Amino acid sequence: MSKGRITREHILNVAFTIASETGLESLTIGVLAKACGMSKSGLFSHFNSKENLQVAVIEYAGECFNERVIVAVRRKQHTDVSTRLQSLLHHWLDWNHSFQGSCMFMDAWKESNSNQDVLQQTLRKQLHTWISYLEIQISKGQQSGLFRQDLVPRQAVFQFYGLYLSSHLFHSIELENNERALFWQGITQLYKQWQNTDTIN
Amino acid sequence: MSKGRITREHILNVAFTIASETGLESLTIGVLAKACGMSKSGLFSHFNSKENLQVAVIEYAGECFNERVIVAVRRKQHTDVSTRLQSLLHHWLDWNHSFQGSCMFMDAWKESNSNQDVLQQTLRKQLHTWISYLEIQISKGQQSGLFRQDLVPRQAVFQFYGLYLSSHLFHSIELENNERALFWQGITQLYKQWQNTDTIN
DNA sequence: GCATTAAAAGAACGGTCGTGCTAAAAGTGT
DNA sequence: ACACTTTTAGCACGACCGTTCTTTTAATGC
Repeated sequence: MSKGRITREHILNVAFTIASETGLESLTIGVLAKACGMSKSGLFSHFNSKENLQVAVIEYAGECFNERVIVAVRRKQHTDVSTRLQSLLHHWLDWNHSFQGSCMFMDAWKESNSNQDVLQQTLRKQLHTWISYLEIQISKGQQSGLFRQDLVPRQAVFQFYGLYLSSHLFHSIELENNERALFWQGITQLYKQWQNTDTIN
Repeated sequence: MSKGRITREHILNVAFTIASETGLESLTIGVLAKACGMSKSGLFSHFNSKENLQVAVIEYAGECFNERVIVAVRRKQHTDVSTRLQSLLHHWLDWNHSFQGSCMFMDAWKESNSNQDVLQQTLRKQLHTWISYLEIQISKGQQSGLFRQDLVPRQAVFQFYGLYLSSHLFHSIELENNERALFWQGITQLYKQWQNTDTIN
């Protein structure tokens, strides 16, 4: 790997850390350059625009998410859908809480203004991917007889995401210090409702 | 009312509109001054700092919220708790969608960085107030026999907020154009679970 | 080891930010 | 109508933003 690629990777790594701690907004080129121990222009030449940098960062974050959540769960080789789904939710929440109670994607989500914004599009794509993945997991749950047949996967993901966002919110406004309990309580209630009642084996 | 107060109110009104459309971030003093047709320094002297302006804006937004949601519902003088709660949720959602699919408070929520930030504190206070209000409504639902006794109000609000945030998210990433349907579907499911099973009158 | 290419630094730019200071222009009470 | 207070404008400041240029330094291929 060329020197350029190495430092580029290093920059993204640092950028990801900074954005995790203080938000994407605060990720200015000057700050990032200082954190990397290099000059503004030296850093800049790797991306040629602020927007490219931002896109690169959230793509980097996407890879991290994939690694820490999806791949991490896959490696566990859970046999049944139920525990795999549970594990997935666990890692999802952990991802959330690795950023002092904030999820980077949710942070970035409403940050960009215009809809034709490249950054916003990239972010949207990431979210779509994740949501689709969750939907598929729900579908598998249906096929395996775990969930009732008339459950709409998207509706289910909608509710999952709601609990996720709520735990995110309740944590950050310091209203609850046991928001995880509320999250799991909510999940339990959802499960109860989604349970397949055809085969009460 | 003195001239000063009048223009101050006008400024806040314009600021609220701008923040609704393009977010609190974009609400810079220069932009706001131009929108109000006055000079930067002239406007500035009303608040003496950016932070004071921001705080004033979200307090103004809080009053709007109160007016459009809480007071608006109270005026309808619903007799039973169930429809009042329903009406409350409706107005809540409408508030949300009055900002091209974004809720100002949720916008502002993660915007400020430090926790001792005055802005963040103000915002937190507003959210606490609203959440408490919702909790009380749930409690009243319990007292009137609508909801089961072992329902924990905070847990219920947690789930309400989840659906609210989800509809917010799903709308803004343009994954769903009928996120309201998903919201109400979620509410219906929650109600089913919370229903009092003691007195099936 | 040297020529070539890639990477980094340096300095400067126009712009906008929030914020003072001072002077002019209104508004206000009598 | 006049003195006084409040409100507004004008101007300048230092700081930081993203970006462009030129020059120096370092890595790379032969």
